[in-house]
Amino acid sequence: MDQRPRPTRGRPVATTHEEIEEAAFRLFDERGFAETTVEAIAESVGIGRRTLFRYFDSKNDIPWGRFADSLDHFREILADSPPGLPLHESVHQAMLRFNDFGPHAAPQHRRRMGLILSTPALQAHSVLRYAQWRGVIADHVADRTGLAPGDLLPVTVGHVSLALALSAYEFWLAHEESDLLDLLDSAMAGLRDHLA
Amino acid sequence: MDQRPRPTRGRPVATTHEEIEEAAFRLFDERGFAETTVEAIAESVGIGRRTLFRYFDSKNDIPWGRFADSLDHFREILADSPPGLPLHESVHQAMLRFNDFGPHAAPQHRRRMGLILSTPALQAHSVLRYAQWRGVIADHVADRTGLAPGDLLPVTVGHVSLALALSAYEFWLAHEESDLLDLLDSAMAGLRDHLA
DNA sequence: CACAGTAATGACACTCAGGGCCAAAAGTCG
DNA sequence: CGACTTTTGGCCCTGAGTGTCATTACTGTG
Repeated sequence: MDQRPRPTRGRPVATTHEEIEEAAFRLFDERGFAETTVEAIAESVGIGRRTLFRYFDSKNDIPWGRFADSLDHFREILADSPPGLPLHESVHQAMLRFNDFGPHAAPQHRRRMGLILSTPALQAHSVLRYAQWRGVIADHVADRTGLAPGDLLPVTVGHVSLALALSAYEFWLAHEESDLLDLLDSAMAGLRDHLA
Repeated sequence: MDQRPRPTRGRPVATTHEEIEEAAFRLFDERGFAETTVEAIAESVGIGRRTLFRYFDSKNDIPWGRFADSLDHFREILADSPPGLPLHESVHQAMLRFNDFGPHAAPQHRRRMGLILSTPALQAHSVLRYAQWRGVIADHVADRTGLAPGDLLPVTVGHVSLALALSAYEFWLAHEESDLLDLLDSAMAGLRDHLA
């Protein structure tokens, strides 16, 4: 989102996205998302409310962190997939790799998704993010099939891939011990059986 | 949502959901959704702003009309499906019947979905509606398979069914002459091929 | 017909998200 | 030190949503 080399001119920044995110999550844990005002988050970071809105477009955007960056990563994964691979395989593999946070980042990822998927306002806001994610898939499918990104198949594969991912995520969050990657596999296998 | 026999006591109601919906759509068409204030809608109906919020929980709920009622209908359709039918068939048939608005209601339905799917705020809000719709499917799948409604397969079938429906809707709205029912069929067939 | 009971209405006031505007702050560079 | 640059944050406004409560407009009864 903001990978510019940071010109050293002008007044220095007062905070970072990460710092705001951290403070916000602390407050969300304490009082809940709806009960935490943007004012409180800003105060907790030590910045003005107005400044916080320059780092995040809305309160709903805070839990998503720098999502746009990871979208670029997703796009690369798909582009790098071997051209010989069947389409459904390359999409499937990309989904697995995209969601493969190491043991290091997994806890924060779980915290983030847990908050998002359990908070109505955030669930709602998420579709706008999901739409971008689906777009990346649709573009890839269109590219490999020669169809337009708006044609039925690319759009459908995008939607269905998201559907599988969300199923897996919901189960993962509900079951502490489960493995997200296994679940993605299972969800896809289940769908295949179901349709057969 | 509100099928009580209308007790004849007390002060009579000043309006109806339908009347508000109509006035709102007229204003949305004129100025756009975001540019139309709740105040303006209320004024156009001739009621107070506070009263409007007793009919609809939020501005975002207005375009959905009485969605809860149609959910009950969807539940009935699924419950009535022949027990012999394969699961994926009963879900598929139910989706077709649920989305089969006659030529009478189709234009208003198109208008409604067109507004929702082209307005970010409404797209976002819709997930909360979709979640209920998915729940109906998950319950049905759980019922027929003996699984719990929260298990992976029922949840997945719910998500994927929604995915197919949304793909079809997006294409339908983008192509005036297309047939929604055909598109639902095509989307499902496309997915089957894709996975095979 | 008056009067009690009932239920919806709408005015008022308040909180909070979001955004436009702009003067002040806090750096760097020559 | 002074010019330049960029971020900050204060001020103020709009609009959604909610609690409270007096008022309104009915119905049904004596």
